Amino acid sequence: MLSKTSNVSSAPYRVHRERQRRRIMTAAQKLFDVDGIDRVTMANIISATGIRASTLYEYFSSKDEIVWALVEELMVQSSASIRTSIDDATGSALVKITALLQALGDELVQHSARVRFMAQFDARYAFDWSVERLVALEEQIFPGRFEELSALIRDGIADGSLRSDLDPELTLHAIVNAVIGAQRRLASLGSRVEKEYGQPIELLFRETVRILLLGLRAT
Amino acid sequence: MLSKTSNVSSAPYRVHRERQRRRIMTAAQKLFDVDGIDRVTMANIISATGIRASTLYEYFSSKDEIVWALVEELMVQSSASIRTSIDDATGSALVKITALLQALGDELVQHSARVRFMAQFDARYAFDWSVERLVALEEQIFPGRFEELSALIRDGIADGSLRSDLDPELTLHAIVNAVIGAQRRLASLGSRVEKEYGQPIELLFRETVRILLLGLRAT
Amino acid sequence: MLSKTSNVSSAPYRVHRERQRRRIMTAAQKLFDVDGIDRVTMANIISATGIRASTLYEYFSSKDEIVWALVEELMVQSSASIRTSIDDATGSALVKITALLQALGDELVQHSARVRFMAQFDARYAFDWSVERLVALEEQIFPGRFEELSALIRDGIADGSLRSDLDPELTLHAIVNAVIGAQRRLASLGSRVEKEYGQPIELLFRETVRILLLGLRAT
Amino acid sequence: MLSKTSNVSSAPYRVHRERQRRRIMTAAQKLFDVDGIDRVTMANIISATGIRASTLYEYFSSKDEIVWALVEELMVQSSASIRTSIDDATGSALVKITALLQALGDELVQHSARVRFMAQFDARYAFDWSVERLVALEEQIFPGRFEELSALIRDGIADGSLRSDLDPELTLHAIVNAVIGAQRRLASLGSRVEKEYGQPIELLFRETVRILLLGLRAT
DNA sequence: CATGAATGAGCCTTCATTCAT
DNA sequence: CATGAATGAAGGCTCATTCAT
Repeated sequence: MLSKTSNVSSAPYRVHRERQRRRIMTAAQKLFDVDGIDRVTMANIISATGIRASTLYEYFSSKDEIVWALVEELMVQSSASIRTSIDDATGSALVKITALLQALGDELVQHSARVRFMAQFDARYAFDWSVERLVALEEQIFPGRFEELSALIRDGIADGSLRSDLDPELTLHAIVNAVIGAQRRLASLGSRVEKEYGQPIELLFRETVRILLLGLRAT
Repeated sequence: MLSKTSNVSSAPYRVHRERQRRRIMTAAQKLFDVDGIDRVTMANIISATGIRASTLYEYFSSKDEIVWALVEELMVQSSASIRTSIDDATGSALVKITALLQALGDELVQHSARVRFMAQFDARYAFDWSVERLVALEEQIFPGRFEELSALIRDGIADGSLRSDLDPELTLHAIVNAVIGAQRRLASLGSRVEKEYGQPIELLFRETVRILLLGLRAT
Repeated sequence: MLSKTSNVSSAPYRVHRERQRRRIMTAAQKLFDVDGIDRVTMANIISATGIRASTLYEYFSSKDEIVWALVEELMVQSSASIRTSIDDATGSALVKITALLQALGDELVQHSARVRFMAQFDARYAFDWSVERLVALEEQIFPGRFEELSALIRDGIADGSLRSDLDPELTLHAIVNAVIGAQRRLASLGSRVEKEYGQPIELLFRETVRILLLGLRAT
Repeated sequence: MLSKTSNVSSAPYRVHRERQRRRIMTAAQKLFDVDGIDRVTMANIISATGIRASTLYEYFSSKDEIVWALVEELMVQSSASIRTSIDDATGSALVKITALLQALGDELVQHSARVRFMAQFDARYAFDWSVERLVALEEQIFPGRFEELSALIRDGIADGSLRSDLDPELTLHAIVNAVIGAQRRLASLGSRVEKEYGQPIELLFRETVRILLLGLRAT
């Protein structure tokens, strides 16, 4: 009927499509953050966006796809700002590692919703077979990140800023895992942890980082 | 008028009841571990136990109640063995803290299902209003645990085994949070993390603990 | 085991049984009045009495049997006091009819729970096949009541207190049906009717009776 | 942004939707009439309509909603025909009141299912909190009905067709309540009452009305 | 006579998703 | 490209009642 065939998708269409996607993702993220991914239904998202169910399926073929789209977006943002922090830090390897861990702290404070979402994602996908998909995504967003961490340790031993008995293939991976674990736990349990520990989560996180750095530093 | 506590009800009944509860809890735990709490349905549990649906509801009034019963049980076990580790450790406060963190490592290795379950529980209940219930449960199982942690830091500063610039109200809470975060993350993501980091999770955990202890220790 | 064989049921046992029945009936009636017969479950009654389910079934073989036992009891009470009112009234047939209708008004005011229960019973059993059972019960409690009503009309025409164009087989039945209908409606809808009509239900009922009596009276 | 009122949705859709609703309501009403609202399950309605469960829920979100839709419909019909009867009656207030009460009799005879349904509704909702909803519905369907009844009494006293000692705020409300009570009782208990009283319900009802009117009329 | 345990038969929804228009 | 309608497949839970002890 229309003169243009559908797959030409001239600019205006593309812009429209992009706007719709955003709308869906924004609405979904808000709901996920409040109620948890598992407790949010497609119906919730649909009524939050005002888009009809069948229309939504033109953009995302399932709830999982919405989740993955958000994961990608948030991982890109996250890795970009961490990237920047590390690159901006000049000096010894210890300085760079400090920048890395502090960037995770900043993220916790300034983008707690993002961290909470990633915590949920981890928990949810611990039971899915999507491992490959996630690994591929990470590799695409942040290629070579593991080698880079190992290199940091090696550099630090070389430049004398780190203890000499650290294992380049192990230590920083261990640290990063712990810091991310701490970060996500604090973000998820948030006020609950604050109530239990009687300390604001930011302080708890900064103290963790301080002790770790003291442990890494050459004596 | 009526002795409401007719729970004198002759031992055999009680024993039977307890056996049934166990059967249900064991079956549920196994399913939760494989598929994740949220993806396990009452129907799954029912067919796994061989008990009829309506019978099961005589024991647990909802899936949540099964979850809570497991949480209680696992927390009791966990706190008992950590308790023992700390009490068995003799020497400076640092020795005790070392024992505490290593106990968490042992738990990760020897009872990874337990840790995985607790990780799921944390994730799930981040969105529920059960905060009070959990806090009450923790207080019942491990009363005064927070004061105890603060005291350990104070003792360590006094006995010269810990750095003198630590904050008794903050440091150990921060450490414990991070270690539990690391522990649960490693347990949940398990093989996935191993694949990514190329290191067995036990080593990653032990290295985390090592660095933290180095950071705490007096120089 | 016990020396006495069961069906001798010596006095103490009988007394006990009777007390238990009462307890059940009282608890059930209270629940029925608050929540409505249909919305009360056996489980509710059981927990309200404190008697175990299986024990309760020793007394009543179903919820319906409890209902019927209450119906019988309330009908006996009701018919007794109406009986008394009529018999106490001396004078013309109109005086006796007046007493009858006023007795129904007194019941509405003084025993509204009883009336509400009967209203529920009517509604519920409009769909059951228990017609015969009810008719038999009524016949047993109040034998010959219909002939008696017809006779009242006849007497009233004879003694000049009633209009002469009334039909002995019809009029009083019609009146009684209407008055019971009004009585039960007022009892069931209670405060709702008061709010709508802006008049207390007692006044509404008394006015109905007044008009009916004016309509019956000889001019 | 989005025209929420996309209910322009082309006539055919609307027509279809309306037909489906009717189908459901008709089937439900038939079942309610035979078995009683409380004994009819969603499953019954579903298999009676031939519509799938999940489809039905697109039209009515619960059994209650079906009931309310029927109530509204029947109240509209009922009030319309009573309205007409009163308006068609010309003459004294007594003539109008006569028309009103006879209209209720006609309804009993010609639409006994409708009356039975309303009787059930009254009984059921005596225990629900829906009072406000019902009052709102009545006010919407028949606004100012109470003032109108009072006015009728006042007019009748003025035009000499009614006794002068009637209370405009009370009498007709009392009469209407009694007549509706009688009407619904006769409709519900139907054949049972006929068997007991040995008279067709129509005659019983007409006699009630006759006596009431005699009681109202000026002497 | 009392009791704890067991249970079959239902019940009312909810949800992600597909399809014809 | 958008939309209304439809739906298969579960899902969680309740209830009256029966038995073995």
